[in-house]
Amino acid sequence: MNTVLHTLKEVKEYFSKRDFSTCAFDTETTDLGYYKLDIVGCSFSTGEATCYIDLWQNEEKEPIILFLSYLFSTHIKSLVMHNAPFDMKVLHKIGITDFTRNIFCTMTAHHLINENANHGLKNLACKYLGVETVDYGNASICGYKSDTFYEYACNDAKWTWELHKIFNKKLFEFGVNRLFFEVEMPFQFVIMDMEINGIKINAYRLEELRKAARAKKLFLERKLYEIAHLPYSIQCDMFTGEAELVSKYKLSNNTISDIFESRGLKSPYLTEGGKMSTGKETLLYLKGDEFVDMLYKYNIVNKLLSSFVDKVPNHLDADGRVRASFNNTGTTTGRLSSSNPNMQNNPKINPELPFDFKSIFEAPEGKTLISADYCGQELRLLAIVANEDILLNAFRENMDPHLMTANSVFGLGIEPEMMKTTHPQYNELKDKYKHERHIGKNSYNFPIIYGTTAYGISKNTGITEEEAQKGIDKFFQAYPRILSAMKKCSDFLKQNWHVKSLTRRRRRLDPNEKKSYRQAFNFLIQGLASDLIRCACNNVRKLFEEHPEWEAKILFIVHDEIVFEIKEEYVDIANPMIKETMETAMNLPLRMEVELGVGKTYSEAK
DNA sequence: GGCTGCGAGACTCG
DNA sequence: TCACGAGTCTCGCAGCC
Repeated sequence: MNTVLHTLKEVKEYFSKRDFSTCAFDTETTDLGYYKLDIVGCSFSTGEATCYIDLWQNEEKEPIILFLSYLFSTHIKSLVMHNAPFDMKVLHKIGITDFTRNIFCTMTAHHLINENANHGLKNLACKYLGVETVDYGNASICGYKSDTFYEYACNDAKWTWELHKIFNKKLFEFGVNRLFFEVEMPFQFVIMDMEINGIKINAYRLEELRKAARAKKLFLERKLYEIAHLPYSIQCDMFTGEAELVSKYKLSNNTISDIFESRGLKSPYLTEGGKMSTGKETLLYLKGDEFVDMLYKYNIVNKLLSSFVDKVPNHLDADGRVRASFNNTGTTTGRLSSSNPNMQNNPKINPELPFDFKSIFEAPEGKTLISADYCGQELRLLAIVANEDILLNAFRENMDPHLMTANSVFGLGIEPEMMKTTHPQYNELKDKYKHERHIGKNSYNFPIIYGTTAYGISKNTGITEEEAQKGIDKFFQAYPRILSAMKKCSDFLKQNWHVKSLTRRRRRLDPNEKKSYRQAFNFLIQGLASDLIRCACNNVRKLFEEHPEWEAKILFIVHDEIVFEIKEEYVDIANPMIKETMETAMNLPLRMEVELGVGKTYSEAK
């Protein structure tokens, strides 16, 4: 039964008569971002009883929240939520920070049950509960005090409750219960932290960078229009006074194709539509032409401005920090994704145009940033997944895996002992075979994790397909267990229509598609990597709780990297502890080495 | 003529 | 057919008022 509660008296009476020690919980808010959101109301459900507490423009909002705070810290022992980090973030925002760690996120549960499906609450209610398709439209349009809105809010909690009963059974059936309860649920708190924390922006440096990049863009733009004989004028913006190039011609792909043709330039690379490609591949192929070289640089600075520099203000909160969203269920492999803004694709310094975007992220006064990176993470996990002794031992003895691959593929005849990074002649050899090592790394070691073919290697390196195939054969001769692991993975996929990572995470794929076999093997590594970083974050979070004096915060994750902020004076004490915690986050046959960088800005810490 | 939604193509990252 | 996983921007086109 649905009950709507408006006053403190009603709330107190309602909860005194019922047992809500285990319940589903959902919040309604005015906004999604932590800094701007305000609570409108919240609903609780135990299946039998469901209520909505209306807090919108409620005179008793404060005392009701105080009562809820008491309820959360003393009575509620287990909480079920759909997209738990969001509701926990709302609790935090209204000052409720003491609540149970025993949580169940139905969204993440469903992602483990079927990573390919839609995880929206309404969609799941239709699919699993037989609820008829309901369309509340934008319920908030009806007003936060309408019956439609109350019903909508109650249903969210009720459906979440019913779904958790179904999903809980399935998690055990699929054997992912430990992954869910011991890794995924603690990790929800890490996501909550990251979305609350955000990262500080240095507004002055951002503005300097913007000015410099704009000036460079305008300079390159003028040159391009002049070379292509396109008419333009330079005008000043009415409000900012900044100079801009104005022309009825735009440097779109079509225009660029036409300019290429007029200059007699032809690219062998075509788009799917059969047109001449104007992408990086083409520009590198046509390198040497004045227009092409200028365009190459223009594209870099244009991308930097339009996708990054100019977008930062849109995401900047009043306290000078940027808070991104992190999606735990957005990828099929288990990786986390980030948006608004995406903190996982911030540009590195491009040697062609050295703008340092990462320098705009900084630590606040008295604090410093730490970037902790798993070095050679995927290759180490490949060795573990394939149980390839040669590669495992190589890592254990600090050998250079890229030089080893080069040695096998090109038959360099280097003694194993000399490929140890500690050997006195190692650096000399690394330098001597720089080119071969580069190919070993970028054409064999990494591409093989992606399931590349001779055709792929040939296309990327320029060698013939036959040569590439010989290289691949030699690679697999050197690491025979990798080949058998790939075969085992393919056989399993053929029989079961899914594969399982070491953490028992699943990926369902169609064995009738050729691509599936590459995706399956890559998943074993990428999926494991995603759970390793989860475990690392969970353990580091515990470490930070044990040391409140550090005032340490987890800011964001970039797949194999965690970025922290910490009080300056504790960096030396904390660093070895963070390193140890991350390297031993999972019980693996190989230590996952971590490299730490420290700096006032993200750029320095990298 | 102007607005909106969508897909293609391009770029960013691990 | 041919290298895994993401997010976001701009452009051009189709459809609508």
